[in-house]
Amino acid sequence: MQIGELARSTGVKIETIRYYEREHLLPVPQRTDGNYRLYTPRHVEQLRFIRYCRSLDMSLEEVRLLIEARDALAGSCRTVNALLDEKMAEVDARVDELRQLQDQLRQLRGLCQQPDEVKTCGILMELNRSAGIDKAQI
Amino acid sequence: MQIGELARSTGVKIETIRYYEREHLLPVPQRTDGNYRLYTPRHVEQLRFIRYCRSLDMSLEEVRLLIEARDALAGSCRTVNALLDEKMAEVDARVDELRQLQDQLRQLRGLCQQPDEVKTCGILMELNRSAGIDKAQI
DNA sequence: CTTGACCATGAAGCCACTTCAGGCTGTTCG
DNA sequence: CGAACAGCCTGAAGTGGCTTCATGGTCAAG
Ligand SMILES: [Zn+2]
Ligand SMILES: [Zn+2]
Ligand SMILES: [Zn+2]
Ligand SMILES: [Zn+2]
Repeated sequence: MQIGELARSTGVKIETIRYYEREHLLPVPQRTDGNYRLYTPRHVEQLRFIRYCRSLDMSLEEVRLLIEARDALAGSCRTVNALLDEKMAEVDARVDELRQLQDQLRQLRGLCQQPDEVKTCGILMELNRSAGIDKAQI
Repeated sequence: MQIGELARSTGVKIETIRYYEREHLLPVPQRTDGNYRLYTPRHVEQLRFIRYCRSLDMSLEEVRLLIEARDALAGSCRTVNALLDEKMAEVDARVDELRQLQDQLRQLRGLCQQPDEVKTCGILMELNRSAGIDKAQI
């Protein structure tokens, strides 16, 4: 199968596929006489694996580690567990951050109920205040 | 005050300050005879404003809009409200995404309680399964 | 034999910075 | 006066994970 079909059957853009190849995440495919890339079902699987890991917010570097672990013939999966634990901690932390952000944004938004003049807008006044700007001194 | 002191008093890296200048977010400062940048309290305020907006997850483009609105002598603050509403929607959506991610990660992590051999690791098996790879066919 | 779909490459763009290389400025100490 | 050292300057390139662009080759249908 050539690159267009691989792209269609996985929902991954052609350019992204070529990018993964450059990054050594996808095995180098064979070529036709006309220099077209030729993919096998193995490539489809590998590409799906990558995208599933990406959907779990793994970086490409982490995907590389997971592929390595997956293809290892022996050894412990401790690194895989550690990777997931770290990722979970990261996500938890990010959720906390975003929830604080939600509060801040809601509060700020509440300072201007209906669109008014910029000079008296509670939002802009608060933005300036939070930045430590006293209107009088400008 | 020169750039090092501005950096110290705002907690913003020197390179970032120069970057903001290149991006027209900070007014061009005067220079000494030795070509050193010379900042005023006005710059401190503007920089703090930018960083506060950034802490609210605004993009630099959005910060530019907010600065423009703030410095406008007249006009309605409707664009400011719209900007905040959009940002809140974005954050809400992202939180939902991350919560689903948390569930997925927790579930995946549960498949391997203690570090074992990679060949029998529930996590790696599930990663392959989710990517549609049947071990038998490899 | 031309049209049009498909594919190729390398370079550049995106965001918000950070890092690096190589060189000037300005103060202080001997 | 000279050397050491902190501080500043510029322009270019790197980061991640792609996307977009410019330009040109390949191949089947009509
Ligand atoms: Zn390599
Ligand atoms: Zn308002
Ligand atoms: Zn400009
Ligand atoms: Zn395991």
